[in-house]
Amino acid sequence: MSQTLRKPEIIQIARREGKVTVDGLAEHFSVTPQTIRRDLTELADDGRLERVHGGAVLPSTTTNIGYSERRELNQAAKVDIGSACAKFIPNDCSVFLNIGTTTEAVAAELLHHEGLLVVTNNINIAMILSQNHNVEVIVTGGHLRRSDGGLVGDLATQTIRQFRFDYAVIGCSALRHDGEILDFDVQEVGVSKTIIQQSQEVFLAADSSKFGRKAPARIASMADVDRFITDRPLSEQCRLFCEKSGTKVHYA
Amino acid sequence: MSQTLRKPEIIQIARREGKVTVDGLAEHFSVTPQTIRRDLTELADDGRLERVHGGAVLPSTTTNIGYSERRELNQAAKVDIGSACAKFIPNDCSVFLNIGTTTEAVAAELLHHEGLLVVTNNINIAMILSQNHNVEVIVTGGHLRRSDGGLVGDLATQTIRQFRFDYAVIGCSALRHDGEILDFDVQEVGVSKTIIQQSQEVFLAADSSKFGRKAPARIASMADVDRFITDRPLSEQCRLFCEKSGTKVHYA
DNA sequence: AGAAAAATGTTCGTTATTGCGCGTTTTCGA
DNA sequence: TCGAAAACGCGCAATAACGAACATTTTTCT
Repeated sequence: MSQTLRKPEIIQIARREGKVTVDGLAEHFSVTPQTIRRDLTELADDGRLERVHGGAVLPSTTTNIGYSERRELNQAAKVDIGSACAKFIPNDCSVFLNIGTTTEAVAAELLHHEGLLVVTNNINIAMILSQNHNVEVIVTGGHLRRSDGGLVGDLATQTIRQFRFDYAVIGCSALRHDGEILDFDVQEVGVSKTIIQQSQEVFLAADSSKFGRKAPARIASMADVDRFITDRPLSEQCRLFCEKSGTKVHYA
Repeated sequence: MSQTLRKPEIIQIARREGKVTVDGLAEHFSVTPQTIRRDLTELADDGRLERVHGGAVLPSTTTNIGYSERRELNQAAKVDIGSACAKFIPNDCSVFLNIGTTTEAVAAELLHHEGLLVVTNNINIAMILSQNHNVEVIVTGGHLRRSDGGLVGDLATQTIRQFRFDYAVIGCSALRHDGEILDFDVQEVGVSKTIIQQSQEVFLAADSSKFGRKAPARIASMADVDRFITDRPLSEQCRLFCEKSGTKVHYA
């Protein structure tokens, strides 16, 4: 199969807009409509798009749009955070990665570590890490949450209790200025709490879009976290809280 | 700057932008395009990027080539078997699907059932069924087997023991003429045995390519199976064995 | 410091991609 | 239902990108 630089971006636009037009893409990429037609034909042959007269649309079987959009949100920051976070994780140790697009970025950066035992309750992370043959991947059981590929519920916590981790990387939905770490899903909170109990060293990975947001369920306090990796300076109040509780803050 | 420093940065840029261009990188690092081409070629050889004319893109997240090839093997038969098998499964019941390309075909056919509780130790099946909002999907824990996305080992059997299934669909690697059901992986055999114990009604889904093949580990005998769904007539010996033990045989 | 090894730059023949022209198919309105 | 206009696909030529071989520079090891 031939690839071009344009194809990934075409898919991305299709995901965002729901459809693409030949003329629109031709103008966007500054190429002739013929070239776009060729691209679309090949993408359709690969089953990544569905061809229609004048353009193309997403195939009907395509997965959750909301999630893939969210994944692209603040992507640059997530890559940087993932990269910084991975630097704190040595080879030959056990690591837990939980749900979240930021933790997925961490997983991508762990692709070239060696001798890791990674446990995760995120199917996407399992898929990403299955490409690294030097990492053993264990998936927790649990109810599959469609929105983000997470495995939650009692089965997940049950599995986690059977392990002790050298490092845990957790994400969150929101982060209050007083140092409280919050999530939207009560079930996921149970998982996160268990992880913190079972881990030697806990990293919180969250980009700045989480600052000052609101979410209903409390995971933990910043005081329970050993390192916090983010992309932008946090509020004065939060910074002081971290300092007082001994949480190290790192900017990617 | 030496090559060792350039490569990680190329990856990082690729992750952030989704793509890189030869000219863009050449300018960024102040080296000739030829040098960048060498870098990209090596990164592509390592599987860290995918080379395209004019640059490179992130590798497509599609799984394992060997696996997807195997999946296409005898695909028509598998779809037929999957479809036939799904007809025996009513709405509103609990079902287990285990590892195997044939069971994946069954999963695809279950996309329009309603009120199902599906438990699986196959990540691919979880992904397939996550498209059906009328099905609750539970994934067992376990060691991730890269070759086929299966979850195996003690964690998997542990999870399975916590459920009772109305129906179980199992696959196999080989099927002897004397009615013995075999698999290549000893760990998976443990899972399959547990499934049979916990299920009211057991379906074996296997296409004719499995007939008379050899595999090292014994899962069960055909007598332990309630229905066997396949695509072609089986050997006289096997047919008689099924008849005697009350196993119904269906041809898709 | 000097030699070997690795990395980079340069040149050139080969290959892949793009754009254009043109006949065919599809869409849409009367 | 029919016809015009847009969209489509195919073949061909121009062009940009590619990779191999060799020269040159930088790094590394003794």
